[in-house]
Amino acid sequence: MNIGEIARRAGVSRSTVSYALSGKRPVSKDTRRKIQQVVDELGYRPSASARALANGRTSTLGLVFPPAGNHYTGMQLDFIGSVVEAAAAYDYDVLLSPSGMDSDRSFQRLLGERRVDGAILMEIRLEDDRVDHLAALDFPSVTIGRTARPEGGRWVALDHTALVQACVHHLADLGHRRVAFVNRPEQLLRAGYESAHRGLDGFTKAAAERGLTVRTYCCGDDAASGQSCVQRILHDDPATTALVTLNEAALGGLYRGLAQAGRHVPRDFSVTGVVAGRWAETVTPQLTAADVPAADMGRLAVELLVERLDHPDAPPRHHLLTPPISLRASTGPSGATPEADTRPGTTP
Amino acid sequence: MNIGEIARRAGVSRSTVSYALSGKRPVSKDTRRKIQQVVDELGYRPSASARALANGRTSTLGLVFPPAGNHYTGMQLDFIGSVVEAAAAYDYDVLLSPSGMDSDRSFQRLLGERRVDGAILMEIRLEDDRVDHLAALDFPSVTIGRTARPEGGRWVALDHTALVQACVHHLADLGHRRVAFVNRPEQLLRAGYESAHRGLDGFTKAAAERGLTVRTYCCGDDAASGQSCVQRILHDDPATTALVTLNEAALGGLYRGLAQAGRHVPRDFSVTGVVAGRWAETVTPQLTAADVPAADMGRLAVELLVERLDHPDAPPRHHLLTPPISLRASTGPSGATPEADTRPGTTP
DNA sequence: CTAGCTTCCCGAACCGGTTCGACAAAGCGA
DNA sequence: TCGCTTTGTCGAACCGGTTCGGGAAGCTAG
Repeated sequence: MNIGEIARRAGVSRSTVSYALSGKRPVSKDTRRKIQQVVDELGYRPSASARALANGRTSTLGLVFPPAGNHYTGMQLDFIGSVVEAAAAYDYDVLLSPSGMDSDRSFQRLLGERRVDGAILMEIRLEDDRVDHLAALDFPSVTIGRTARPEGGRWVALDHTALVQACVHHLADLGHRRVAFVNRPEQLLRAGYESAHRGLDGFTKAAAERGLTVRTYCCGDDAASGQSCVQRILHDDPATTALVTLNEAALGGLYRGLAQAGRHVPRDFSVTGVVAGRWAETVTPQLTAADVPAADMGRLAVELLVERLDHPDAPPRHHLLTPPISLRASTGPSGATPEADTRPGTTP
Repeated sequence: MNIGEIARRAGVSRSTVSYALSGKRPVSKDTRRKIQQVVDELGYRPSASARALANGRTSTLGLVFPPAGNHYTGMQLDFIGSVVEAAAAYDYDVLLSPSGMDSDRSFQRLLGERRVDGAILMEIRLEDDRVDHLAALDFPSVTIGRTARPEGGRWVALDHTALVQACVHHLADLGHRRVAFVNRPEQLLRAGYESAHRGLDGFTKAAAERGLTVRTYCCGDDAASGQSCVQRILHDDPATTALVTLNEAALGGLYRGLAQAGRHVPRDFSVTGVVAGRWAETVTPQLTAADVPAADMGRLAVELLVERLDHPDAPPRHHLLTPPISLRASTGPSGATPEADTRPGTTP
C-alpha cells in the first residue's frame, strides 16, 4: 500500500501520484480521477514517517508538561484537552512529553531526534533554562506563563499579579483586615515557578496598598495539605477572616479545614483565589474566583505556535490574560452581621 | 548533523556509524571510541523520522481519549499522566488523539498514516466499532475497559459490576433500604459506555439480592447536574437515605444538593461510589469509595501494549481490577441514632 | 512546415537512517 | 607457505515519500 503500488495500478509514475494527491503541480483531469479511484479502492494513506523525512516537517507539536510527581490539577487537564483539539484543527498531532527530573532526556527526544515541529511548555519558571535553551536554538515554541524577561518570546499567560491583587482588593472592599495567602508548594516557589512568585508579589503589593495584616503560606498540592494549612493559619492568627489561594488542588482541603475549625464560609471566613471555573463550582459554597480560562489558553498557545511555524518571520506575539473575578458564594463581608447571609451578587 | 556528517568526520562509512551506535554488529574498540567522540562533540542524535521509515517502527504509542465535549474527570488526568510516564520508561512517546465525533479522521491519522506502533483506547463501549476495527486489522492495541465480548483481547478494566455491588452491600449492611444510583450522563449510557452499563447492572443485581427499594438516575458530568440530580432523587422519594455514584465530576454537586436539602452527610444520608482516591479526599466529608487506581491502570495498559509489540505471538493478557472500598467519612448507619457520629472505621 | 509554447507526465535524486552481502586483513593450524 | 576462519569495515540497496529538470505530445502562430 505504498505510493509505488498506487502508481503501478493507476498506470502512472510515482511522482504523478504524489502531485495528484498534493496538488502542487497540475495533473490532467482523467489521470487524477484514475489515481483517486485506486487510492479510494485500496484505502491508501501516505506514511507519516516517509513524508516527514522527505519534507522535514512532522506535523506534530510537543506538549511539555510537568511530571506526575506534582499532582495534576483540573486546570492542566482542561488545558491539555484544548491543546489537542486546537492542534487537530490545524492538522497537527500532539506528542506528550513529561519534563520530569530527567528533563534532558525527553528534551533530547523532542528536539534532538526532531520528533516535533514546535513545542508548548507548561509550568514555566521565572528563570527557565528550558526556555533559554529553546530560544538559543531558535526552536519554535510557546510558553504557558512568562519568564522574568518575556520580551521577544511567544507566550500566553495569566496576569497572576493583577489577579491576586484583584482578589485582595475584593476582600478589602468587604472589610477584611487580616488575610492569608495560600500559595503553591514551597518546593515550587523555591524553584522559581512563575505563578507562585507573581501571585505572591500581587498579594503583598495589594496588602500593602490596603494596609492589611497578612501572612503567606506554602501548601502542598493535595487536600490533606490544604486542611493542615488552614490549621496553621488559624493557629498563627485566629483573627484571620479570609484567604486567597492559587492552589486549586488544595481547595477541598482548605474548605474542610475551615469547617473543622468551626468557621462557616462565607459568614465567618471568606475564600477566594485563582481557580479554573469548572472546579470553582464543585466546592460548596461555590468559590468566588478569577476563573482560569484554561481552554482558551490552550487554543491561543496553539495559534501562536502555528503562526510561528507558518510564518517564521512574523514578529512574536503574546497574550496576557486577566479574567474577571466571578462572584459566587465563598466571600462575604467581614464580621458576623445579620446581613452576612445576603450575598453581594452572583454571576450565572 | 546527519549520519553522513558523523561518518565523514570519524573517517568511516555511514554503516559503521550505524552499527557502532546500535551495537547490532561488533565494531572495533578504537573505531567505536572515535565515533562516539564525534557524536558527543556535535551532539548528534539520529532523526526519528528517518529511523521510523527505515525500520518500520515509530516508537510512539497512541492514546485515544474522549473529546473535550464530555468533561474530563480527574481520573482521566491521572491516567494520562501515568501512561506517559510508563511509556517513557519503555522508550516510547505518547501521541494524543481525540476520538471526537469525527473519530474516523484521527483514526486514519494514527493507523492509516502509521504514526504509532500501537494504541490505548479509553472510554470504550460494550459494542465498540473502534475495537472491532482494530481487531480486524490485527493492530496492536489495549483497551481501558472491556467490550461485551472481551475474550482474546488485551485490556485493563475495573470490575464495575462488582464494585458497585460492593457499594450497595456496604450501604445495605448499614441498614439503608432506599438507595439511589447516580450514573454517567444518559447520552453515554445510551451510547453503550461500559462503566455506565456494568455499574448499573451491579446496582440492580445487588439491590435485588438485598431487597432494596431503588431508583436509578443519569446525571451530567458537572456540579450543576449533580445538584439538580439530588433534587430529583429527593423529590421522587424523600425517604431515600443513600446513593451510589460513578459520576466523579458530579460529586461536588451531589454534596451541595444534599446540603441544600438539609441532609447531613453521613448522619442523614450516605454517599458512596467509584471515584479516584485523590478526588474522593477533596470533598467533605471524605468519600467512602472504591478508589479507582488510575495510575496503576495506565501503567498496566502500557505494559500489555509493549508486551504485544515485543512479542507479537504472546497470548493476550488482561487485568480485571477490583479495588477494595476505602472507608472514609461519607457513609453511616441509616436512621439518625446517637451512634451515627461514631464512624465505623477509617483507612489511612 | 517549423519554431515556440503549453500541457502533462516521467525518471532520477534526495531526505537520513538500517541492513545485507561481500571483501580485505589478520590470526591460526597444518 | 597455503588454506580457512574470524574480525572489522564498506558499498549498495532499501524504507516511502517529495521535488526538480526535462522531454514528448499537442496546439498555435508565422
